[in-house]
Amino acid sequence: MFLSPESLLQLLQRFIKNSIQIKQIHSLLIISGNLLPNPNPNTNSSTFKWIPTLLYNTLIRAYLNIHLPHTTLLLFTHMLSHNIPPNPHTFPSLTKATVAAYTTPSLIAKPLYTQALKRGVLSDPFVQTSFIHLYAKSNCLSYAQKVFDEMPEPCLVSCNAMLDGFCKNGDMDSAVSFFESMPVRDVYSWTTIINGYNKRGCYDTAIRFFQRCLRDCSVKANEATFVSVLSACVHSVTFGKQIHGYIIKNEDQVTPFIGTSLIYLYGKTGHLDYATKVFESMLKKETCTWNAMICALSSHGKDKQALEMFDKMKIEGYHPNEVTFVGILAACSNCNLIDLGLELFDSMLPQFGVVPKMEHYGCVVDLLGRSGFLAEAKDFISRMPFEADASVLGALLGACKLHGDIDLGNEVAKRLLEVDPQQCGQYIVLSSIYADVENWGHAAFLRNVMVGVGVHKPPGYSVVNSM
DNA sequence: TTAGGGTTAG
Repeated sequence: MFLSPESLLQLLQRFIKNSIQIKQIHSLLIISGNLLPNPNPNTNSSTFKWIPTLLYNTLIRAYLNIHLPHTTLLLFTHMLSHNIPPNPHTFPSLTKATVAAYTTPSLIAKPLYTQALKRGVLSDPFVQTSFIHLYAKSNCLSYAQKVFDEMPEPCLVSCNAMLDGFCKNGDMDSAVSFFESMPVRDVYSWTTIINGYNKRGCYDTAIRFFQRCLRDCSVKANEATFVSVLSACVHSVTFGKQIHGYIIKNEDQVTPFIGTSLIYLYGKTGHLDYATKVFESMLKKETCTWNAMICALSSHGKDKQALEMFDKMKIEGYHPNEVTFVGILAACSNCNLIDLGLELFDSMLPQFGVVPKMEHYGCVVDLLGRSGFLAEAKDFISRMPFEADASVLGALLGACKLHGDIDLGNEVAKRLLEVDPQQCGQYIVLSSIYADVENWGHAAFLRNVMVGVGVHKPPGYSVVNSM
């Protein structure tokens, strides 16, 4: 069966979000030689000449859609090595893939920008906005600003990307003056500034911007706006309830994200009854909705119910993710369900495809340590596939304090000193271990070490309460 | 050429 490049392209566009089909079409494209430059330049019509670029761009976007950003970037290197010229449409997918694939995207951002410069596509507003976004995510705010300043007439989308850049880098002074100077604002602008203040912990300011947003008749708050403002309401649940009322009155339905935010809000503010009501009334749920409910139950001491919720979510066909496991491992820890906790931890990767991260290891150390299995916890840490950080060591140190194991506590403390000398709280826990057994000399010594490395006990911090 | 840019859950 012969499939023309045009028909393969159509197939790809049709199945651009379907993992299996994308890989099958990719194979067909490789076998048919369509990802290579046209061997006969005489047949190059203007349309045909662009087909390999179009195919690569579509394939690059397809792999991004199915959450394989490394493959997207790899395809770009194939594209270059086969001398298929990228065009302005190529780069936005690449910048997105870079953000998705790397925790420090700056390593890729600069060479990618050089490629865009070399290909002469940097005057395209889509490409410019993409790089503003990428540089902002790479902690290269000055580069983002430079790209923005080079735009002769920045559009609203570019302004929003720049605004988000200021917010993401914590520069709220620049963000707010930029926001106030914008000639036009849309729901993205408002949500971005609200979220920016939120992330800095300036919840009251975030709420004030939301109120201003509601007064702006040209803008209608959307799901993202509500999600942002609801997380600002942890200190003013009354306002959160008002927003909840506003949502019920003005929105067609409580979406999975809005519902999740409401459950977290009510869970964090001690309104488990409201959280449950929201959860039960939601027509459409997501994994995150179940996570929120599991956390809400667990934080109210209803760990057994949280674990039942985990079973229920599986029965209803939801796929647990890494957040789910943090919640249920913590619930096991609270109930001293060691066997179940270890069994769940062991099932993460083989059964659910969730790779255990630092926080999951921390949960297991807490689980073992709290019940007095200190040697097992220590052994568990030694078998970790990466170096334990201060949170994991801190969990073990807390357990040493709980069970009065000074020798192990001392050993862990030494490692903590190496890993994170600025972790003030951990030193305080440590010094309280010695204080508990009236080993005041050691306690005094450690306090001196803290002062030596510039760590100060925060005023009003109580060792007893911290435990 | 018609594939591409900005906001949201722990």
